[in-house]
Amino acid sequence: MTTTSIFTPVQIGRAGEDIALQIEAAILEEKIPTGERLPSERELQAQFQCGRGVIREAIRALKQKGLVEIRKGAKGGAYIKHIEAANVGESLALFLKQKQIGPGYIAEFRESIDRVITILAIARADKVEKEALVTETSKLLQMLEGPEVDKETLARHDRELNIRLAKMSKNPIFEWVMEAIQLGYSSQDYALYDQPGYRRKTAENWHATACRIADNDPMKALNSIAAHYALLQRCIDEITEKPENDAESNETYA
Amino acid sequence: MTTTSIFTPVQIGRAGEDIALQIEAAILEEKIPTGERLPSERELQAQFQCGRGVIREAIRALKQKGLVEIRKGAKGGAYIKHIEAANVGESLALFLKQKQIGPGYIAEFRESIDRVITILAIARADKVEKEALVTETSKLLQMLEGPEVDKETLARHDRELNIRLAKMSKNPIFEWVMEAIQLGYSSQDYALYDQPGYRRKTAENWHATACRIADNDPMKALNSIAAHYALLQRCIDEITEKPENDAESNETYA
DNA sequence: CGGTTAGTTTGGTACTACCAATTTGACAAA
DNA sequence: TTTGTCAAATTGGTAGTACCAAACTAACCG
Repeated sequence: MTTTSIFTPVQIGRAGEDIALQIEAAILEEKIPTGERLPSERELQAQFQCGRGVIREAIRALKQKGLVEIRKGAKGGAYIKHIEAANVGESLALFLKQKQIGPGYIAEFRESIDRVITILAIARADKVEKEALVTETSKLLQMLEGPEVDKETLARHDRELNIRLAKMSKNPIFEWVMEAIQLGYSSQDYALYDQPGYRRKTAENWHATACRIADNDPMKALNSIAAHYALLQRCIDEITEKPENDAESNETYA
Repeated sequence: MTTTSIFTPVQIGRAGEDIALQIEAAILEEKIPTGERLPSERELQAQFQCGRGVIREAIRALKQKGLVEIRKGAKGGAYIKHIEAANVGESLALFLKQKQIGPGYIAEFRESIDRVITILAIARADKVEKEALVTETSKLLQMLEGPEVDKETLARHDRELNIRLAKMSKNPIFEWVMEAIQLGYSSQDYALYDQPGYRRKTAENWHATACRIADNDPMKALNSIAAHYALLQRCIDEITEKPENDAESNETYA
């Protein structure tokens, strides 16, 4: 009778969960197209026959999952949006942080991913992309020539190189994994750019890898990658041998 | 003893976000140890000087992130818990689902992960673990002998084998990635168990892989893995009989 | 001693009221 | 007509109250 009744009222416990699941399902089944918005909280409250707080909590859950973006004011509401890698990356970051996963494990994982990505990139990326990668690595080298070398800039450039390479694999999952790792736990990577000796070696290694990718030489490219992570591992070992930091301290909770 | 709270009241907009971040930070810095619980909603309401709804939404966000587990009743509340792979896996599943990632990409990613895991497992797992893996794959074969072959049971067993193998890599990240993939998008794997012809081949392949891992023969183990995914790819191709599977994905993720 | 029951704690829900941000549109001024 | 301004409507954000439901506690009764 009404076109607005794709949702059904709830009567049992955990209404909030149920509502969130219903809306989520509606979004994933594309009953509400991306870019459109959900009914307002007060409308949903009427449709679900529940309090507004429940609706708010449900929408909040969707927001946290990255399914919707919430805007205020007239014409505001919960707009369905594309999920970004950042959302999953954040979850991954939390996971790694709470599990106290050491940098060695991260490096090992990253190396394995990098190796596969490199092989795929050589096989699938076109000449333009490969040459662009070489150009970008050259820029990284040139940055080191300049007098003032900003560590943040170097790290950002390094991240962008990783993402660019991942895109060249033509498999979106690798691209996502790379973005998630970058977002989640790339801090130990910056360590490579802390010490001037490693800094240059790392940049040169990036350039060498890019050139070997452009030359369609997978074996040598893998050698470069291995060298990169050997460098990183050495760096990690040196850092973790340093004295204890102040990580554990005041536990003043009642 | 309401003297020194580790939380500070907020006055600007987005109080809910702010509170959630404060509590999350407190949890991650282990100011509240795992297993303990946050103050009750009403206490937090007093500490933060805000409405209870705000507190509820903040705690709800933490629950969605998997940081806390909420229990009702006296002695209830938000208990800090360990993040499980399921939380991240759910995010990944949403991501894959909304991005419409095809099974071919998933299979490719899984194969690359499987290869690395296998190498690591051969190098790091002890003899007991390897033999247990062989035993489990034998069970899978025996299942096929029986008359009633429940597809769900086979699939579950297959999942457990994957997780077991991932654990043997001794790198928790691979273990997590495997769990996430299993949770997120393992449905096309079941396709292998749909058709009787593939069913037996897959089980035999699992057994062969396990034996070669137990024999510490990485090259042959990798061959088995490759065979497994060749089988899977063939199955996928048969199912999606109209594949114009070239990269139409150039505009889906930007 | 053991089972039952009442009370307390705490999350779950409903409802109301008001604030803040944003869009829309009416209306006045140039 | 065009443009600037302001009021109204829409909608999320917050505060507060009240009550229900679940779960633990402890007193009470057999």
